[in-house]
Amino acid sequence: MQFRIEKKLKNGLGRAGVLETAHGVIKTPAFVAVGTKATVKSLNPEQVREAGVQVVLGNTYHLYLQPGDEIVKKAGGIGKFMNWEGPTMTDSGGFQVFSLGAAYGKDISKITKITDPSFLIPERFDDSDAPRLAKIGADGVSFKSHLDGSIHYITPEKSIQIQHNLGADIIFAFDECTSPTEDLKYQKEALERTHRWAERSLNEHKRLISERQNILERTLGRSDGDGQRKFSAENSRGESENILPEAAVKEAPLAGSLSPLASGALPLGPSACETPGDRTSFTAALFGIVQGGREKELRQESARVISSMDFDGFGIGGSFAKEDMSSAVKWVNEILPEEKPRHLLGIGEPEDLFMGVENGVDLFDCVLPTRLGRNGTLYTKNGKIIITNKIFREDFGPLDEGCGCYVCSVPEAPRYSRAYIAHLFRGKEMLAGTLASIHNLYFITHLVDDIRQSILDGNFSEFKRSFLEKYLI
RNA sequence: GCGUCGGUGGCAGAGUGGUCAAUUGCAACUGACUGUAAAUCAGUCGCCCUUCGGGCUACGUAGGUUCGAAUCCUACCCGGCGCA
Repeated sequence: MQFRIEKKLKNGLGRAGVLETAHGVIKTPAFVAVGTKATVKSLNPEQVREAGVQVVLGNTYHLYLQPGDEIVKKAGGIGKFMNWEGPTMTDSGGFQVFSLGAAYGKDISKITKITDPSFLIPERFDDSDAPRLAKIGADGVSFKSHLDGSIHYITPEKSIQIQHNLGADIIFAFDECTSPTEDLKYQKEALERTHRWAERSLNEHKRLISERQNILERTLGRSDGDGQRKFSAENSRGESENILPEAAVKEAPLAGSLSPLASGALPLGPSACETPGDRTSFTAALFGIVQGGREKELRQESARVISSMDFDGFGIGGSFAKEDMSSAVKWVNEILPEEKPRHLLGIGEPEDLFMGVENGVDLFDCVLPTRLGRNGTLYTKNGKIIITNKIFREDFGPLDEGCGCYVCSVPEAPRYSRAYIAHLFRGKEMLAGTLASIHNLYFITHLVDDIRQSILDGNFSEFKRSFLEKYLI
């Protein structure tokens, strides 16, 4: 993986750049579509690509439980498995420590409005009143499967091992996404834990890479080029568990280095993924995750500690109060090394995207476009609409006037109207969620693309103002 | 015509003397959703008053019994089924 910055904002930390992976180029800032279980819900990869998505993010916890990371590995990695030819990422399962732990069964989410009375009241978590599916143990987290109740202990090492099996281009360190309702003492403990886990994640990542390199070198007798080709030709996949995946043999780039495959390759070109085995951990980049809640000192400390480690990039995690988000991101990005990419985890409302970019974020992922879509809320340039509202029953206009997505603008007149989409939702038709997700994904990915372009064109501020003044009615 | 069963809020369908403006589901209306436990969840859903709460009108229609009726009785109207 290689990252280079093309242009920076004059005021602020924002930048436009290019991130090259073994499976294609990501123009940043970029919006990453969430495909937790190796599928962007309700969409096939062609629809995802057509919506403008450059990267898809899967989830370690979910794929480990189902179908199992070994199966994904056998399939040739998450991209091959799900038929997504572009770059992929996997989250470490750190978010599930929160969503299935402190937040389980409660009205706490990734973003809390500070007006919420329960916010900032430190809760005592006795497990009797709210059973958790995730409990933090001595050196990892015990998960009780939400699928069948089975117990699984995930350590940082385990998370990295799973992620290597899943074979994404960018993977994340195992962290603890803390609840904003935890008190300062807990936040400190959790942060130290996340830092220890970061180091262990990194060590395991390096260990796995060198282990495979050793196997490679032994197998090849330290030869290069030619020998590799021979080896590659002589072995077909699946013969032995110890055999190296083919692309590893072909390329064998080190983590953090640029694969020759990537240079000049189109993001989704047919050559991006030639064989089932060509997706390996050799090309994986590991991102460390900064936590620290809403405390400036903790955020800054975390940024310093995590950036002192040899990560390829960084994630910014945590459950925020909406009001705290921009300052937290800024504190962190002022410290993180400029030359490495930063991913703001789980963030994705339009106003948040502007905020993130302005404060130096290169990558975003968020479930909102697809989840809101499936639940009947659609993005428009004039704000979100709930398509099942009465007023849209006979509205035969497009979801969003002027939108270029498949749903809104099939060549000329024919396209799906608000009335039709509303009808699909009322009828509980599957197509409703699909069309709504296509539209929302297109809206968000293109918004981020437009933000990127505005940086390149030097008119970010104007674009931000003109967009938000319409959007935030 | 006789017999029989039944008529409950937009629909389906509970309730069968007081705790019933009436369980529940659907529909309808509104809202929520930020590294997906989510094609999910929540609220409203007879009318009026300002929330607590109070008032009014309601369980086919009209009477009646009772302190009190959606619930019991009588007549009528309507529907299903059976027999003529």
